[in-house]
Amino acid sequence: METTINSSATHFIVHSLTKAIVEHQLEPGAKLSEQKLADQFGVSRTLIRQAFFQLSQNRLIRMEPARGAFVAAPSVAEAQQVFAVRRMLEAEMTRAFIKEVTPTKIKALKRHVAMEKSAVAQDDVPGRTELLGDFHVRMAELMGNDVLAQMLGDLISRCSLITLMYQSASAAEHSNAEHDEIVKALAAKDESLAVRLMDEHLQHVFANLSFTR
Amino acid sequence: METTINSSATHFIVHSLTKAIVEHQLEPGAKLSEQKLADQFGVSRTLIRQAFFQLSQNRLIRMEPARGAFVAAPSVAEAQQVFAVRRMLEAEMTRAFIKEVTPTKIKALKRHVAMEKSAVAQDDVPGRTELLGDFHVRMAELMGNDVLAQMLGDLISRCSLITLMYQSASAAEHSNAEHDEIVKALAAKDESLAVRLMDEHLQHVFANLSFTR
DNA sequence: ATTTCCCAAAGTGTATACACTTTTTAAGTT
DNA sequence: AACTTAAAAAGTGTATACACTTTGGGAAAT
Repeated sequence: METTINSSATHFIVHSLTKAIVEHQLEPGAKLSEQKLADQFGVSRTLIRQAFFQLSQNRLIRMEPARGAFVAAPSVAEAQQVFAVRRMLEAEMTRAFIKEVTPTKIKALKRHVAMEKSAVAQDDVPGRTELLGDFHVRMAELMGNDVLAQMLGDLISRCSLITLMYQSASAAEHSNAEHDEIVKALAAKDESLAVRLMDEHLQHVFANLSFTR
Repeated sequence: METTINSSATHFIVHSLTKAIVEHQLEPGAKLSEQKLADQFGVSRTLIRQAFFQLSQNRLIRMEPARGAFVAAPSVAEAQQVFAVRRMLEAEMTRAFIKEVTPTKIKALKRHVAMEKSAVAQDDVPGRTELLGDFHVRMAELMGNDVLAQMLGDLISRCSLITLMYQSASAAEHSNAEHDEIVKALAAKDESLAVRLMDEHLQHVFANLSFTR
């Protein structure tokens, strides 16, 4: 999911913290102490700070001057905006995908949907969330547009916190089923159907998040 | 254009370097020495490195492990991908904009186009490039979708290097005229026209970049 | 008991120091 | 002259040190 390779030590820390945040081992709003994490990872504050800067650009943490870093707690409004952008982007992506669809690409997507299904069946919460998000990135990758893939990846990671926190098991199952239908529409080259399904899918995902806390 | 506020010292450095890169005072591919820049800005390498990390995430520079930072030299293929994504995103953005257009928003866009015109007339190359890009960001902002605005800002800054390097004065003038037409279509709430104009506009911008060197 | 003020503890922001890698230079060999 | 090789110079990667800011707690005043 990451694109820029710094030293792999920093990368490892970013990855670990991302996992911890996204798996909800660190609560939204929680303060992240530089020294504590430095000790925990066995490195100096320098590397922790580098990781913080990256995470803050991914919107997974928020940095306040002279006060420190806090796990992000994305607002409902922000989630709404992210999904609005995704709907815009992915409607057009679906159209473009159909224009250059091949059996190989359909197969790849089907394999992916199968993996999702097994993760959902096993109730593997972080796994299923990642796979359900990656479906959309995979589409972009299959189109050969790395910029698009990265952009979608950013958007998805940006709201993954929300998705993970607020998505129920049944909603995950529903998502998986919808992916399946989308792939079928893509295979049939039915543009208007595929676009409609994708748009409805994204609306469903957002609608099924339960923001009550 | 930036979103995350670190210490303002770092922010200042990021801004200065961005300007220098985008204004072509630093050639694509040029090596950026940490110590030299540190001396130049009167700070330690620490802050320069922080700025580098941010710039590398914006794709304005490229960092190679143990070798240093280099001004990015985006390929034609990358430019193509960036513009493909922009066409997807902005087609839908235009549709959404029309659905909630108001006289106030039209006025704001008209003012912006007027500013572009004066920058183009004065042959202010960096100024005109910034304003021509910002037109699209302004649309997103007027829709009240910060996420969209930021995303577009990223995309535009990502290819601003290219735009600046390869855009001729006549192309800039052309862009400005197209913005004017787009605003008129928006004011008339003519969705299909506005969308078509926007799409053609982006195609023109890309087509008019001269990649011959 | 509540508020205000001040000081100590903790924590962030930046600079510096040191280790290790890459690049350059120059001498030595063929 | 061209090619190796070695050592020094330059540069990056990480840790540590120090300055400054925020935070928390307790004493003094009301």
